[in-house]
Amino acid sequence: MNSSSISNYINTLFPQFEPALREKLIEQVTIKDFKAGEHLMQTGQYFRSTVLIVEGRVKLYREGTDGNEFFMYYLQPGEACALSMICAAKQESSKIMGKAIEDSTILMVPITLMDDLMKQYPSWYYFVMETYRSRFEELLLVIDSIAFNGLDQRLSFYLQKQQEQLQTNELQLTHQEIASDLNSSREVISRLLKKMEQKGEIKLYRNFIELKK
Amino acid sequence: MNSSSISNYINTLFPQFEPALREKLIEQVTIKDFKAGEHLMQTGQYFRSTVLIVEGRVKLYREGTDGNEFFMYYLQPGEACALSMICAAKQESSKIMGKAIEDSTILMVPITLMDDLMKQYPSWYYFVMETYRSRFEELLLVIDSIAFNGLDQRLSFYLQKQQEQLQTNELQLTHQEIASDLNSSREVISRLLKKMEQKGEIKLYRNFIELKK
DNA sequence: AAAACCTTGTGACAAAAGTCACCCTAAGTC
DNA sequence: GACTTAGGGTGACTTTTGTCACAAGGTTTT
Repeated sequence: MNSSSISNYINTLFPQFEPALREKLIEQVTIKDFKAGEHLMQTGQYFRSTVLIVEGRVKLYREGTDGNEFFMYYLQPGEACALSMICAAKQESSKIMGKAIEDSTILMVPITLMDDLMKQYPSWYYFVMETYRSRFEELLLVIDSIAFNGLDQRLSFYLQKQQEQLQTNELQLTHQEIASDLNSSREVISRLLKKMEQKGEIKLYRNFIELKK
Repeated sequence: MNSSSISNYINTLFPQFEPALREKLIEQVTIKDFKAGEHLMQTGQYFRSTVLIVEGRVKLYREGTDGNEFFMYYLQPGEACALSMICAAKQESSKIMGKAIEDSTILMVPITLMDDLMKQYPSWYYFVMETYRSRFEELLLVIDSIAFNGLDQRLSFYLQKQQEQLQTNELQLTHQEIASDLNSSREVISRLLKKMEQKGEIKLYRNFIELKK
């Protein structure tokens, strides 16, 4: 499966990269599979590679000191983990946790390659910059939602993000999962969801939630 | 004052830049002064330059939809505004607000220069990467503090940050200022400060707070 | 000195969120 | 069919945070 699937992934997911860059990556990256539910990166772990997602879907969490997990955003095929770039560049340890929610595949670009790629390939440089930019903005949105909004609005925002990401109106989520993603408790989420149902915004079922509109 | 003070700032605050880069910057940057209290950047404004702080101190806020301001972090001489780099690179608008809390001076590096600088000067490239990295980490700490902690711990964290930044144990802050930085209300902050005083962690005076330890 | 204003303190109350206890029901297992 | 488990509903209560009203000292203005 190896080199042929690697070139397949790179050519289809990163068409904006110039051919020479794609060839270089195909030579140098390693590929790794994760089963749904597995952790890709642990808080405190050191990166030796920059991570590109090519298959599946990964949830990124910030971990609190007491074991809490706070959901920040999704990574999907064609995207890179911004922190793995930053940390890899500086050999620092990761402060976040990534979990595969589907069977997922990543490509790992050795950090030793980063400086060269940045200098030689404008399309890589732009890709990296765009990754930083979009993740930075994403973090700012996360800050907005917890700094300015109550739990009810955060819940709406959360459901909306799920909908956009998973491209479906029927979210397969338990109240417990939502609660821990938002660092709240199940009862509170259940009550807020009930309110949203009464307003006609959603419809609740066992194990899934249907979003109206 | 112009070109001589510019070269002065660049040579003293950015000694890690190679000489050729310093010369190039000295030729190309423009300098701008702000009085204490003035706004450097407004939410929604477009950047045409990357901003380097060379004098004074700037507070960066995230702005909420209803006019709230949420304090994120400080910028001080020798540091760059990460968002101005990102937005300048992509010609996007700023979503944050910067306020000078002392009389401040900034250098503005035209965005048209950015790509060249990144390619030609490794020290610039590392400076930019380090700026992204440190601001990213800063944002993650901000998220930690609001996602996992109560207002009491956020207040402690806030006072500690002020102490580190301003290098003093006597913080000249009113309860009202703290409250709006933390997006809370004055009475609540007053009460929490009283509790901290009773625990002996701080001592309260009119218009300033003394930190013990 | 009087007036106006700013900073802080405080009690009473309201709203939001977290916790505890317990229930019911659907789905799966033996 | 009996049993177990996971998901969800609900009421009562507590804690945290926000809001309102008002008082008491300072400081500045006039």
